[in-house]
Amino acid sequence: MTALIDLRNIGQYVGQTVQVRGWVYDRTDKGKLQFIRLRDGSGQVQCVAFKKEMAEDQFEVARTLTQESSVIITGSVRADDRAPGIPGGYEIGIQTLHLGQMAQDYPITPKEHGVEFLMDNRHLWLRSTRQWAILRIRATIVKAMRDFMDEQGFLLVDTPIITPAAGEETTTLFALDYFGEPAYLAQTGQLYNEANMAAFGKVYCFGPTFRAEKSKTRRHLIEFWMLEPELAYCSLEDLMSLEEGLVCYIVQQVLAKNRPELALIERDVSKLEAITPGFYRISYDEAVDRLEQLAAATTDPEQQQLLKIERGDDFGSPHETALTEMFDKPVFVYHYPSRVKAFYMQPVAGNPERCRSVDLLAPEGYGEIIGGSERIYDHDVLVSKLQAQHLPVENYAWYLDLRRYGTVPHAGFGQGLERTVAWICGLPHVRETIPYARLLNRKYP
RNA sequence: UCCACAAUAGCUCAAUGGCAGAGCAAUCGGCUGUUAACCGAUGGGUUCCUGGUUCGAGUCCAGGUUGUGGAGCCA
Repeated sequence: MTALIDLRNIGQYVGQTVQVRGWVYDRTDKGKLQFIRLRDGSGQVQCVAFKKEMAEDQFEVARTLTQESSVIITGSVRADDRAPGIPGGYEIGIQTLHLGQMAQDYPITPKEHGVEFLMDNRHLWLRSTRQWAILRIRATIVKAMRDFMDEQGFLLVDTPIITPAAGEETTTLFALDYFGEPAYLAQTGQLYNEANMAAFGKVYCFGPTFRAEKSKTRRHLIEFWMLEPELAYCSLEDLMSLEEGLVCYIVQQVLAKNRPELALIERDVSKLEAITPGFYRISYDEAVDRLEQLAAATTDPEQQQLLKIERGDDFGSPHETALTEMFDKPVFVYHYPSRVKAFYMQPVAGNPERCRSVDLLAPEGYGEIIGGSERIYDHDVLVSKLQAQHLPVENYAWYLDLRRYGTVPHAGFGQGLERTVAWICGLPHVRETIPYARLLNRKYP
């Protein structure tokens, strides 16, 4: 009886005859001996075709197989340290080989390619080992996020993608024609989360969000996925503890499940193993102090210019990078200036210039992966904030209702999935963290 | 939107203002242990577009297009 196997489990079948169905990743031609690197989506294995051991017509197929041709192979599994693969160390001695299709002119070769070419061929690039590994880690991270929230007693409550009004700023919204009425793609589920929080206590939403920002950087996507929890009776300090637990859990899960993938992408796992509880916590004003000290200690005038910051302004990318490089673990920066943050953030008692917000900056220069805050729960304070930002109060009638019927102190945050994946995988750009990146200049394929 | 850089074979890149080139991929041949194999052969070009300077432009100039890196904004 021939077992149909997933290549990731090949170690269980040494000495047995198995069938694998997949695609040719690469082939090395040695004449009467052919090494066929086969992938099946779960792993890769070296299949060896000897002319003498096969039907002549089937060996001829093996001898001429092209990259990404589809094949079904049966053969015997043996352990061999020389054999590459995922996992490595096993190979299949081919007995029969059936061709599905002989692929012609597959564009992605085993050599180097440029970014634009690879992104144009993203639908095929996904088959490459490195991309395969990254997206498997992404899946682990998504599951870890959801498992952690579920285990902490949060309920998944979905928020709408089509919305009637802005969550934050109208300039970054994608507008739709909703049967003749304007509508927008959601930039955040947060306002709905607050309604759901009052119904279920602890909730989260997880889904795609859309921002029409003209941002062209290594950390921005037009369409990105966000985990957004919202908790009743929650302080900023409670929120930081939750975020710390979540991030540690995510990293632990990736380390537990994706060691082979981390090795394939050559991630320094010691940096991930250092992600344990005890994240640093500094206020915005302390962060500004540190940046000023760093700038003063720098002799490079260009670096000094980059690190220059006016107290009360938001951090730029160089500031975040510099801050994260001061710490070997993620760092919380709390109490940002109110004027650089969203209208719904609770002012600090006795210091309305600062708000009860907190960003979590990932180490190694990655910067913000989570942003959160206590929300304003007083009806009149919220109305005055809306008016101060010239937002149409009438659009927020239902949101203001939440402050009229049993309002409570509450808090929540949003964690960017792709930035988290980029950090954990050690990637220089978020475009490889999502199967089909939507960027300022790209919506194909 | 701003700043910098780039665009040459399917891909990655060379080419002092003077014959358009290499490696890989493809095709054909050789090889029983390859790890991005190796060896031999073959085919492959609107040098991003428009205009200009010049005896002569892939190369210099002007404008445009596209891309990459960075800034701003944010998760």
